[in-house]
Amino acid sequence: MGGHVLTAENLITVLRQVVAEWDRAVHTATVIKQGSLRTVSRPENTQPARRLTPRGAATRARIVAAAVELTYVKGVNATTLDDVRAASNTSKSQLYNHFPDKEELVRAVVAERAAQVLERERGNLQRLKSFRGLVRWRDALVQRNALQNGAYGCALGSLASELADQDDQARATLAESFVEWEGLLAAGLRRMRDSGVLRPDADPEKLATGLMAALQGGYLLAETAHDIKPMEIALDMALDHVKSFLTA
Amino acid sequence: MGGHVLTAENLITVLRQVVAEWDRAVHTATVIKQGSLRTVSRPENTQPARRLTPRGAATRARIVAAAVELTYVKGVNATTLDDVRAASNTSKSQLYNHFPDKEELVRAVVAERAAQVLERERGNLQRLKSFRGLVRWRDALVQRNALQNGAYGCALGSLASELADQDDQARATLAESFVEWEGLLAAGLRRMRDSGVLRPDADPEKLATGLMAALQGGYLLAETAHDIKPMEIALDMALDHVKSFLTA
DNA sequence: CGTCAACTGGACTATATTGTCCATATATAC
DNA sequence: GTATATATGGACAATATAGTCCAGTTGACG
Repeated sequence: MGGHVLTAENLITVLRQVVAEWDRAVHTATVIKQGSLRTVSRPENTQPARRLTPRGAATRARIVAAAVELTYVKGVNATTLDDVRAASNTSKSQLYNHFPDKEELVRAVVAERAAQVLERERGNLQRLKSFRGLVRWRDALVQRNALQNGAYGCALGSLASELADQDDQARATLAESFVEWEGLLAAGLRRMRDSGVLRPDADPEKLATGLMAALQGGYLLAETAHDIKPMEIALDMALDHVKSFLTA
Repeated sequence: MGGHVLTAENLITVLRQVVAEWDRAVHTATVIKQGSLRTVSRPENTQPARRLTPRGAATRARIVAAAVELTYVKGVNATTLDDVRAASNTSKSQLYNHFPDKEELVRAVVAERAAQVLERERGNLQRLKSFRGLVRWRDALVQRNALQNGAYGCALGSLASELADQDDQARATLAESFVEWEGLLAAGLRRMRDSGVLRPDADPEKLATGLMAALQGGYLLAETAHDIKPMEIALDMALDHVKSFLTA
């Protein structure tokens, strides 16, 4: 204070001040420029009015597809927007054009994955009406997971585990998806009960929940062990449980 | 190049160069200073030789305990080192004194959580010898999880899901822990089989894996639905499966 | 075919988080 | 009790990542 000796500290401080002042000046200029460019005729409160052209829709789909892929392999938190940008061959501004922030992109990923899984499972389960059919369902899941030796786990379960305590909206969507998935199983089991394959005291909803839990637990153990055997054992347990309700 | 007009860009460039040069100079000075402070008598290749005094051990334990807590509630990726520092009432340098990086801290968390769960389960399972005992085990887990309405999931399962595809060493530790946990169940089931409670054709290992999968799947569904019912249903299915191997 | 809204690219800023450094304090061993 | 290794605190640097901005391009539609 009051010293006139130029020390390194002094100089650095001075330079910082200069730079900061510059910064402020430049910012002010930019702000003014922006303001002057804004057309006055456009009302400020109008919402963006997103009406996608085919090109925009394609870009959006490409972004979501890349994000679905990356988050499945790396996990949601380990996937950066830059990863997504690169993989989808787009740019930062496109991401923010289609999604207000990362959270919304993640929600789109959740919705897309849920749609994919449910469509697949609808195909596998809508004609389920025999125990043999349930075994085929089990085999298809095991085979699919064996391809990657159990890595990455369930497309929905891994999201659920990562997001459940972090984004309540995503959690709710996932919860609904599980309900719907179990519903597909339950419908098949109900058909089996109504046709006399299962005893009348079989509870389709509870059996479906049991199957889903075995599936999810199996996924997790397989992913951790890098071995699908626990998944097979878990599903076989659940199938045995269903079998115990077979007539005759 | 060759121009003598001082523009803002020029000035900024020059300043950046000056600052960079300074930086380099300061760094060199620091390095030299460090070098001169080093006692020559100490061999360079000696490893840090971490031999904790009681005080250090207490601090380390405090750090791990805080990290265990925070990662359980917020997830591993959402827990910052600054969170851990604040919660453990320590400082950055302490963290890095005890752990080379975040990854190692996470591994310590994994080890600690595994130790905690296994100790608890050892207490719950080491005297397991009847179906009643298995029901008590189930009830204890459900009650414990009901306290938080299913939130956060299993202390090990949630870690497994988050780390399995991200840190192979952590994954391996978790896999071993699951094996040990299942081993506790299997040992109890084997006692039941040997004492004639279970039929000779009961496979303790498979039954244990089934129980564990139902437990983990139940945790996940309960966490997602914010409702422990699916966990109860899943465990009851697994218990029914064990029951189907009871004699008489 | 011209106009304009919508889309695109990428440089840039802001911020959060990890990781480094060193002067000081403390405890353990001699 | 002194010496020395170890632990501590907090300021600091480096980096990674989210998010902003705008000039320029494209394509739909009159």
